[in-house]
Amino acid sequence: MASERYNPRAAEPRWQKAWDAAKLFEAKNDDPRPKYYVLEMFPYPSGNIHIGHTRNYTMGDVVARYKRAAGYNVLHPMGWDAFGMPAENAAMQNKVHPKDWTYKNIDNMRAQLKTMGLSIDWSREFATCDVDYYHRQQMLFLDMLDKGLVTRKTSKVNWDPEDLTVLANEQVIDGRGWRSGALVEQRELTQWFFKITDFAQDLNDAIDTLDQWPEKVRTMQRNWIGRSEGLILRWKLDEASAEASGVKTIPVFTTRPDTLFGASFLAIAADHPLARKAAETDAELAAFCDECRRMGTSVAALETAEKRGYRTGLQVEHPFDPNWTLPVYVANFVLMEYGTGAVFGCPGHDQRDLDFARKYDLPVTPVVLPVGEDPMTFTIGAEAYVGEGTMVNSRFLDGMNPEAAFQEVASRLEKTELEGAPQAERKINFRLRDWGISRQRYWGCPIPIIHCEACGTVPVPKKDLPVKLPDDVEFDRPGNPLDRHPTWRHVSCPKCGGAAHRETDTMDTFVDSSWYFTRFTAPWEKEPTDKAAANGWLPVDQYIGGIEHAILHLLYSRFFTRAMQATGHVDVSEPFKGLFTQGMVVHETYKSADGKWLSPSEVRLSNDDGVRSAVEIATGKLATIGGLEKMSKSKKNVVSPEEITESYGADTARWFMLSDSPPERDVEWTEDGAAGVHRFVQRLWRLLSGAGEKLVNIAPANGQAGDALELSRAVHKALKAVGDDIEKLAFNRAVARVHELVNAIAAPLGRVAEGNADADLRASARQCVEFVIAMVAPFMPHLAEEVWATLGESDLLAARAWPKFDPALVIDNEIVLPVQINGKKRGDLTITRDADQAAIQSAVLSLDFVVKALEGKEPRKLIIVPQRIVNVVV
RNA sequence: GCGGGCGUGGUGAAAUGGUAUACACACCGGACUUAAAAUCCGGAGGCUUCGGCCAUGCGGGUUCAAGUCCCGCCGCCCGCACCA
Repeated sequence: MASERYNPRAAEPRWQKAWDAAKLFEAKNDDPRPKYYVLEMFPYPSGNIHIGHTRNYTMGDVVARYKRAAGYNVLHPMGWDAFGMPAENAAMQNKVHPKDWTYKNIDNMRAQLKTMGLSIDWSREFATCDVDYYHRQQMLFLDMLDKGLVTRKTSKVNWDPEDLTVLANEQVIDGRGWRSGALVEQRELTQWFFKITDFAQDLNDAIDTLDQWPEKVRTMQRNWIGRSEGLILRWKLDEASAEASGVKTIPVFTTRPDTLFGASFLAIAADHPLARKAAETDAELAAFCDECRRMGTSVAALETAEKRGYRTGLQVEHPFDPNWTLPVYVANFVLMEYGTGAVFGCPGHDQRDLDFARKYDLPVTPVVLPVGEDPMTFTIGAEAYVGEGTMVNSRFLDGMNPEAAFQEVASRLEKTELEGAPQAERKINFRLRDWGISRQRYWGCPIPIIHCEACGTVPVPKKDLPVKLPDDVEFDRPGNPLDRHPTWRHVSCPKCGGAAHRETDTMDTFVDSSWYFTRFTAPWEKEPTDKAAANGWLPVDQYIGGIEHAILHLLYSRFFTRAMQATGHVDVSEPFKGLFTQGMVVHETYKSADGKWLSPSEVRLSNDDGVRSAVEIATGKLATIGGLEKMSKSKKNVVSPEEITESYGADTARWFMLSDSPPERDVEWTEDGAAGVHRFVQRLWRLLSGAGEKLVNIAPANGQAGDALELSRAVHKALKAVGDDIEKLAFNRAVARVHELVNAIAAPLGRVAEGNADADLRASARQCVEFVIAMVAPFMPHLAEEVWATLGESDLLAARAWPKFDPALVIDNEIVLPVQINGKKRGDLTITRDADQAAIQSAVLSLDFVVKALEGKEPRKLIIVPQRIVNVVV
């Protein structure tokens, strides 16, 4: 009897098994149908799938199932971003080997994912910590080294002087090491880099071609690459300064040479060679520079710090006036990594320079006059003027616009000689820096290099790959266990055979995630790629992941694909054709009385007259309720989707994740919705299976008249709308459409279930049930299969094609036009779809409320927007 | 600090510049029941002198028409190169 409740616990594993047995989701590289590659950002195996994963993978799965039904050869793989710090932290805390911890987590999470009924090709699964994978990554590294895309240079790291180890930015809290509490210092280390800047121009230009990416991500990438056109301008030190410092000029990069006459100081980075030199003889300056270095390496920390400077005593001459000298400061907001590590300050037209000038009482001269201001009275107050205008106080530039002034300054100084070189040259500068990939950690891909005293850095020959991580390591102390391993690092030089040692740095985990999507196209291949397979599948047609990856992961992947192209591993340069950035799943955070993060399962919430409070269950002490934040392991505000799946089943969890909130927006996970969604699942089951039982062996057909016709109209319209919504990834709207449809078909399907339906209605009902399960199948694949079986069918719905709607049934002959008077809706006009302007006009003007509003006068204006709206202006 | 985004009922939200609040959650009422659950049906932005008026974070502007476009604020969130 159809009124039985649907039992997902029994049905879901049954269908999952049936799909597996039919190998429905295993993609064949030689399938002749058009390809569609849908991919969700692979997870870090933290231990449990959380609700954010559920949402991400369900979105991808809806697309995968829909595209499969639409006739594509779909690749929808899954893997594990398995290297990284948490495994080492776990090793230190729980005395468990990173490898064991990671693979155990993977097993757990794979099992959790499988209960969700995702249409994933599990035959291609791998983890980035699999030797097979990082072996090929080492091959790629060597090829890129060969191509000149890898370099070695120094860069700064956060150094914990107590634990004697390098810290990640996240391990630096308020300038102190998270374990030791010691003040963090900057240290220079020689590290390996990928030369992403070689591709800066192309990475920037090609953003224009990514028309299926969100505009905001494209903007963020452009800003990150930060292409700017400016001048390298060399400032002459005055004689005393030149003698003191041993150099004659300071090169400065500027994008605003037009404001040169508003300059009032030069500022250099604490790590600028000149600052270092000056600090040798100036203890106070040395102390200031040290202090700057103690801010760690994070740009955010640097820039939020109060702007401070130290006057060096050095002076430079203005390029256009040898008698005009400007002081040179060392300033904490100037970065050695950007431009030349030195800037000239123009306080009138740059807010940071203005703050600095006010603090150190430096002159503020406006040189760009806003339109409508009087040059005699215009002054700069608390805010710098950064807009357009006319040059003033600028001698030969006066009266020009800033652009012309830029060109004038550039062309004059290009021709001026200073110390045997042009005083200025035009330069295109990028904010983008080379990608430092060295990590002083164990749990990462070893960099396949050997250091030999005689031969220098020697690549490990490919035949000797993989350089495997040793398993016998200790985590009883901070620092890199590879460094102190008794034997692993000692090898003989591949070139001269002499004693040498391995590189003990491992690669940034962003390297692992920069080509996994390419590896999925042929994960069994001995070479990094099967070029034909990679070319066939790439680019990924739809990539789905968190907005938090908008810049780094996506930019590194774009670079890496180019680098793989340059080394002959693939022929595409852009890895992701379509990108969708889902919102994050947020949840309240909780902290115990002694300030530790607590997970939702560790607290008991109560609500007294609207005042919410939380109690830590273990201690009975009051806990603090914090804001909604991105679910993260470190804040422990992570909710397991298992509880939904266990009690309600995967279909409920899947439907819940995609209903209500638009996919690109953050969603707060609440218990409330799950029960409601489950009721809907049961309702749908009752409705469809109840009618379905009576529809076995009925041939589906469009309804011809009356209720049957109305039913077909509703269903065909919904089918079209749901298909369109899925194409646009507007899952929440698709869900709302299905709700609407179910409300509309409940009555007629009820009559079918009761046996009170004529042949016309039965045929249209059969079609209706088939369409509805096709529509919901991408979201609730198990329930859809169950209903399909109820219809007496024995094949798998997941292998069937998306139905076709009948265009004649989705167009109405009569339309309802809203009628506004002065922009406010006052009524409707029902009229035939093809009515012309004149017919609409006369119909509108004879409407009661229009006649009343006009009071016998002519309308001032009548606006008719075809198929949309009518506005009568009185 | 810099870059990017978001803000609509009690809640999640819908709306190619064109009917603001679809759809759902929670809530309230009714039916069924000895009762409850489940189910089914119905109600609902606020104010109102019942004519209407006011509402999309706040303040201006463009337009016949603004949640949507422009300008200026406020609040929250994301990223900032060693978290992944």
